[in-house]
Amino acid sequence: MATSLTPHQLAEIGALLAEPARAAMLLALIDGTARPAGELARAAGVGASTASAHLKRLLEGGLLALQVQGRHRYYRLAGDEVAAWLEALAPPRKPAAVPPPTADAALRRARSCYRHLAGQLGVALCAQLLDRGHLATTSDGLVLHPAGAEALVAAGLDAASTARLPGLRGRGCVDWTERRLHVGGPLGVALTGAMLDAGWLRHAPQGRALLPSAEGLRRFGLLGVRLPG
Amino acid sequence: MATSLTPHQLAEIGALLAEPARAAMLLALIDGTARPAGELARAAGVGASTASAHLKRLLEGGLLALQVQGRHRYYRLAGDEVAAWLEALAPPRKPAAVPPPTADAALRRARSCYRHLAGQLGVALCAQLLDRGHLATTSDGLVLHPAGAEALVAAGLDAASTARLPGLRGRGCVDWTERRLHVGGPLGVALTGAMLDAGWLRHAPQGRALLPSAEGLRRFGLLGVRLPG
DNA sequence: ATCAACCTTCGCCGTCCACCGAAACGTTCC
DNA sequence: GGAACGTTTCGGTGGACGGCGAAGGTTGAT
Repeated sequence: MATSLTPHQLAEIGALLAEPARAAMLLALIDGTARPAGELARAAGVGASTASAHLKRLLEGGLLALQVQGRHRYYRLAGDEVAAWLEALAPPRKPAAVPPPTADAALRRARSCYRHLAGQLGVALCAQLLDRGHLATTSDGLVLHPAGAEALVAAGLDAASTARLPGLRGRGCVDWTERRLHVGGPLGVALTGAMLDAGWLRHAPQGRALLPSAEGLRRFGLLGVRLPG
Repeated sequence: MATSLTPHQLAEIGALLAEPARAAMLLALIDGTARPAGELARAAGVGASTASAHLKRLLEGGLLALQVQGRHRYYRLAGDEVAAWLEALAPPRKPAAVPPPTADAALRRARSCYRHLAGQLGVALCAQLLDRGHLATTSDGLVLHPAGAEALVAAGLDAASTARLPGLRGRGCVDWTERRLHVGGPLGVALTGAMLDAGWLRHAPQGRALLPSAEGLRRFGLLGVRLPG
């Protein structure tokens, strides 16, 4: 596959790591989070303009991936390969000590975001679906495999509405509090709707929080989805 | 143990990799060989003075180790950790395509070097003893464990003379043809002497070649030592 | 003792690049 | 529509460093 690395290619990777500011940014992202440019600038201890230049280089070097969302630009490691490199060089790593946005606990746990599920629950669901191969990232966005739909039905979602999910397009959406991906787009909206219909979740009387029912939490557990803590 | 790597430390490693000339040198050493400065300069495509400066930086950065031998200065990777880093970044690597010194086949296979065994056989023996934990590298040089002496006796060496080996100091000696370590110093001399006495090896009528007997090759095989090819 | 081989140190030049502040651009909120 | 915010682009300055050739030191050969 990848032919033996040339000295030039190895040097290019080295050069990207060679600046403390860039190294700090990469280490801040090693836990798989996606973070906006300003936050990475603070983590690296440099000005915004300097950070922007570094991020551009890391992006063009293929070490980072960019996701534009409103006026934020979220950066994350480009792939598992990159994460593996960094972990080989910097093995022991405590999970990110920074949950910067202060928010209501219920809101952090689960909320709606453009009518789809976000927060810890949404992030955990997305990660679990990806992990089991039920969800795939294509050039066209996120796609749910039929096997994934079957698993959802087995966990208790309505069969008829769930059957339509594999035809819908999902959009990876960076979570405001968790800095990780969850499922948005038409797929995310429909999936969340099915969960509301099944009574796994209900809207809080006011605000954007979504309240999982005890039964809902059990159903999520069947899918391997657990809330932290 | 090693506390989580700081951005500065990661950047330092990156900076050492960041120059194509240094990267080429490291890649040339990834197979575990030790090579003189001039050869590395040619491999990197730079002048001798430039190469010297690069090697100095790699040495001070802890990525390389130096072994002075006569008018040659042999550089090799500082440890398994460094090799692991490089392999993580540059996975597929063909074994070094360069056996530069042209020499008689018998001489390459086994010869005496300051009265100890060198050549492919000496290198293979040293590697095997290290691999099995029979030989240890201490700050004082190479030391044979009693268990190693027992293994040698089991393979057929004289018990009385072998028993004295763990008290002798060995010196790592870079092989002229193989560019790898073999056992020199008093330990190497005594070990080779025991093998000559046991008839595993005999001196060629002229020249420095050592000729292993058929029985000797079988005995080496008992120790896990095989010749390539 | 002299010479050649190997390697390092020194001095010089040119290039690359990290950093910041100011300004421009795009998005969101009021 | 305008203000506030997040981010990138531009311009300028200073330091770090890679490259080479020449000189110097050490080792081994004649």
